[in-house]
Formats: sequence, C-alpha cells, structure tokens
Amino acid sequence: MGRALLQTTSIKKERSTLSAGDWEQKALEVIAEQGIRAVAVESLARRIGVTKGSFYWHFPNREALLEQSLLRWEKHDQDNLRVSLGEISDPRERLRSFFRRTGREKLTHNVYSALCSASDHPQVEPLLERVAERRMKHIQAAYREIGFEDAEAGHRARLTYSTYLGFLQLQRQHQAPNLSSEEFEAYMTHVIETLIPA
Amino acid sequence: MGRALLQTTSIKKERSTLSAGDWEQKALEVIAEQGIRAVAVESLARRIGVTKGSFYWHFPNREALLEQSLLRWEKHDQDNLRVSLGEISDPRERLRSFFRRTGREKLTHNVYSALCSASDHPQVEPLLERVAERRMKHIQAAYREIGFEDAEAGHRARLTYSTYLGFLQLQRQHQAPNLSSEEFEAYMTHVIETLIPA
DNA sequence: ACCACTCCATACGCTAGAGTATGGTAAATA
DNA sequence: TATTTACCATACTCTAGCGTATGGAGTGGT
Repeated sequence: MGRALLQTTSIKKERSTLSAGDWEQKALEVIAEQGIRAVAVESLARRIGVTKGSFYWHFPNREALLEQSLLRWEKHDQDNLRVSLGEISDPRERLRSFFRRTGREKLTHNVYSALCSASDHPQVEPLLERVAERRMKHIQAAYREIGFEDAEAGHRARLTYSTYLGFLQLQRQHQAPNLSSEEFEAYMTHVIETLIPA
Repeated sequence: MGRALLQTTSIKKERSTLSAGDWEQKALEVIAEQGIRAVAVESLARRIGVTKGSFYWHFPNREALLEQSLLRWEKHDQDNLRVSLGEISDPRERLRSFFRRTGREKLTHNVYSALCSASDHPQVEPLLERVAERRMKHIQAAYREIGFEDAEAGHRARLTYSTYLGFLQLQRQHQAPNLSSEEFEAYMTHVIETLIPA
C-alpha cells in the first residue's frame, strides 16, 4: 500500500520508456525533499536521466505535471485516511492513531508538510483546503461519537488539527522533538490526555 | 509604538533622499503581503519610485537587505512580547492575551506568518527558531507560575504554541474563522478553556 | 521493406531577476 | 567658487528556468 505512491506500474525495471506517472512520482519526491518550487523541468529530467524533450512529450507544461502529481498524492492520502482511520471502531483510539500517524508514511507526510509551506500557490491552495476539510471532518465525527454535540466537536476538531499543523511547522523549523525520542513520547501523551477527554 | 516598525525617522516627508531603513521597511511590507520570495530588488525599487541604482548604494546585495529587514522585525517583535505580555501579572490572563493578540499588530503578524511559509530559507530559519524559542519560554514561565512543574509546563507551552502556529497555517489556507466573527470568539473560548486549566 | 507513430535529444528563443559599470546631479565642504 | 561626496539613473552582463522547433532512433503494423 505504501508502494502505491512509489510505483505506477507493477513491471517497471523492464520498461525502457517512461510514463507520465514516472514523472509525477519523481515530482512528488522532489516536493517532499525540497518543496514544490524545486520542481523544475530540467532538473527533474536530469534526476531521471533524460532531457526536457521527454518531459514535453508527456506533459504540455510544468503546471500540468504539478496538477497530476498533486492529484495523485491526494488520492493516495484519501486511501490512507480511509484505511488507517476508518477501520478503528473506538473513536478515542481513532484519534490517538491520528496523532501517532505522524511518524509513518514518511513520503506522504513530507509532501504534505512541504505543501503547507506553499499555501499561497494557486494549485496547492485548493488541495490543502480539501485535505484539511476531509481530515477535520473525520476528527469531528470521532468527537461526536464520543458524545460531544456538533459545535463542540467542531471546535475540538479544529483545535486538534491545528495542533497537528503546528507540530509540522515546528518540525520544519527543527524545533520538534525527534519522533523516536522519549521527549516526543512524553509530549504525545500529554497532547492526547489534554485533547481527548476520558 | 506600532509606528516604530512603520517609520524609521521622525521626519520623513521632508527627506527627499532614501535611507537603508526605508528599504527595509518596504521589504517587510512586501513580505507581509506576498512573502519573502516577492522581495525583488527591481520591483521594490519601482514600488518606492526609484531604480536599482539606489538600492545598490545602500546595500551590497539582496541578502543584506533581507538580513537587516529581518533583524528589524525581530527587534520589534521582542519589544512587542515584553510590552504585551510582560506587564500582565496574572499568568492565566497573560496566556489569554497571547491568544487574543493574533488580531492586532497586523503587519507584524503577517510578516511572521509569511516567514513561517519560508522556514527552509537559510536566513529565515534561525530567526524562526529564536522567535519561537523566546515565545515558548514566556508561555512556559506562565504555566510554571500557575503551578506546573518544569516538564509539564514545557509540554503545555509547546502544545499552546503549536495551536497558535496551526491557526496561522489554517489562516493561510483561508480555513480559519474570521477574526471578528462569532465563530472565532466561540473557538477562542474553547481553546482557552481547554489549554488553560482553572 | 516501408511507413507511421512513439519517445527522446539537441539547439534554440524568451523572460525575470541579480549584480556591475559608469555617468550624472545636487548638496556640502574646502 | 571649485570640488568632493552622497545619492541615483542608465545601460549593460549573466544565470536559471520555461517553452518551442526540429530531427533522429526505435518499434510495430502492413
């Protein structure tokens, strides 16, 4: 399932020719590593081992590549949300798993973090809006199952998601505790206790 | 006091010639409006009504301008922190005022929000680190005054500041309630109740 | 064997933006 | 009054990056 984003065709090494999906995939890797601005046609081509000529056969322009890459990521993220949160019946446990999900799925997560740093980008903005909306709806639903009425659950969901976004920001600033450290665990516990009432 | 960032010399209209401070000021305005990337020498010059020739007399290069502008902003922010938080004796009230401070000081705030979107910038990163560190220390101190021991106060401070950073992110994505709306007030109340224990 | 279509390389043009070189003007100073 | 000095304009160079034009190599169909 993690391979879904990493690989577009099951047989890949046998192919000598590129597909549009390969470009989209590489673009997402660059986004995760250096942000969306670093997605340049020529540098991407060098990274893949071809030239611009190839790119402009598969895509009309850079904008189209970004559009497709982002859509691909969004689909993958939606699947992720369903699988990792939809199958947990206990709402409290579901919320806890949301917080702990920060560590795994590195590529997907780094892409999201990078996109947050480009919220002014015209192609990124609507995407961020949709993704945050979806996620917050899930969180709100969990709080509702716990027993809060709509408005209260909405506030709690926004606060919860803000905490997550803030953590990502601190991570970008290298001010978040390492994910595998004790301090991270202690902080995580504190967050869960504070935001998820018994 | 808000004029400190907006004006470098008390007599300004009388001056026909520019100072380095004028450039720094305009740079901060552009950062607040369109981010640090939009700070381009020539466009800034057009905005001011002169040409590049002027700029390169006052500064050796673009990097120097950014450095000075950011330092200027940092100083202003430090003053802000002292005045708006240092003079409130009740720690709970101090924390509440931290949250509510989001609305006023528009320019300063927008600059900070824009800088958060550029945390990968080599000149911005250390600044963000210092600022967040300072602010979190203040918040931690307040929690300590309330009665929490060091570690607990530290976690609460990080959670509190993350919530703030997350709100800024949502604001950039146009998904935060308007600062003057009822929904904002309701959310704010909820946040304060959740994060500041009675 | 020839054609056509797919895929990619090479070589170009174009723009934005950083930085340089140099010359001009007005105010201050000798 | 002559001449620095401070400040700015003009006219360049140089680079990165997008996009285009065109040609060539491989591959399947007929």
